[in-house]
Amino acid sequence: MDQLYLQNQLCFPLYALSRQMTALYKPHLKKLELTYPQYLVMLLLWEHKNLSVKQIGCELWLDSGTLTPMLKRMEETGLLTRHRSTEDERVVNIHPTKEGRLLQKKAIGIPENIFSELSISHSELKSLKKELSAMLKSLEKK
Amino acid sequence: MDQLYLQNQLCFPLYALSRQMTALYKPHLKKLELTYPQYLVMLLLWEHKNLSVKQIGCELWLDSGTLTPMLKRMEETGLLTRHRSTEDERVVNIHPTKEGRLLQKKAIGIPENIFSELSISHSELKSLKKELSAMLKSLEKK
DNA sequence: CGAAATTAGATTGTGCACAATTAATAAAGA
DNA sequence: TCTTTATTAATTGTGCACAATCTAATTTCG
Repeated sequence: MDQLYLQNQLCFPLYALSRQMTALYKPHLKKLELTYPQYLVMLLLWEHKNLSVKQIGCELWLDSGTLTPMLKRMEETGLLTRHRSTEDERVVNIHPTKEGRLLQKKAIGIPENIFSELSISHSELKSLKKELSAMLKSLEKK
Repeated sequence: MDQLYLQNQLCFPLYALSRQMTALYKPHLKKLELTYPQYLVMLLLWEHKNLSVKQIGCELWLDSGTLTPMLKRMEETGLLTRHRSTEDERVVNIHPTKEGRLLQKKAIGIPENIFSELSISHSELKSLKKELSAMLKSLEKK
């Protein structure tokens, strides 16, 4: 029965910490008028410049039910464009606009700022990220 | 600029893994007709039998905007009761019903089952939980 | 005591998340 | 070829999450 105590649950600190970390990003992202999931999309678009909805979904582990309305909101605020591919009309390609690309400048300091708010060393952070990434990857196929 | 690559983000694997872990619980919780946040509430009620909304919120790091409608749904499905305290009428006390308490029997195997689906050792799990809990605790004051 | 500050919960509005379904298109195979 | 199967997005509906605001009740303190 011990396993059914909240304090003995594996998953709860993961769930709570994830939300608190998002909350930590919030004041920084508010300056860019981005939510955390939108920030993740912009990270991808700053790096790749052209991705399909499907590709974004694969990277972020999100489906079209989440992405379609989110990308539409981001299109409305002028961060990106959505165009159905002519080669394969099932595909919708996402590009950052100029405004979207320029937003990267404002985002440069964010990771550093977040890190400074955490009472954790760089090496601890790195190993934690590695463990979580490995665990995430192990769930890939299911 | 490297810090702005998705793969170099600390927070992303936390965010993605948290959602995937919730997804892992889903088929198990479906048998009990619970969502993951509802399961967390039931864990608390199995242990304590009488908690205020405030206390549940403190434990789970959730506010009344999330809890009030969730607890109302759980009241409707007969898992718990909501009664305003007579001593302090600002307080709403939550009790599990008999049905709610009996649901614990069905939940007993869940932690074990989840663990068996993870390719991770008991000690790794324990240390990971410890790290995440410590990090969560360090964010407590903000 | 009595006004001001604090606290607990409810409400409203926005934005994810995701299951389930649908529609359109493309690819594969008999 | 033509039918079946798979793929990609969009849509619909439900349930969190949380900011902001509101109401009512309780504490605090001059």
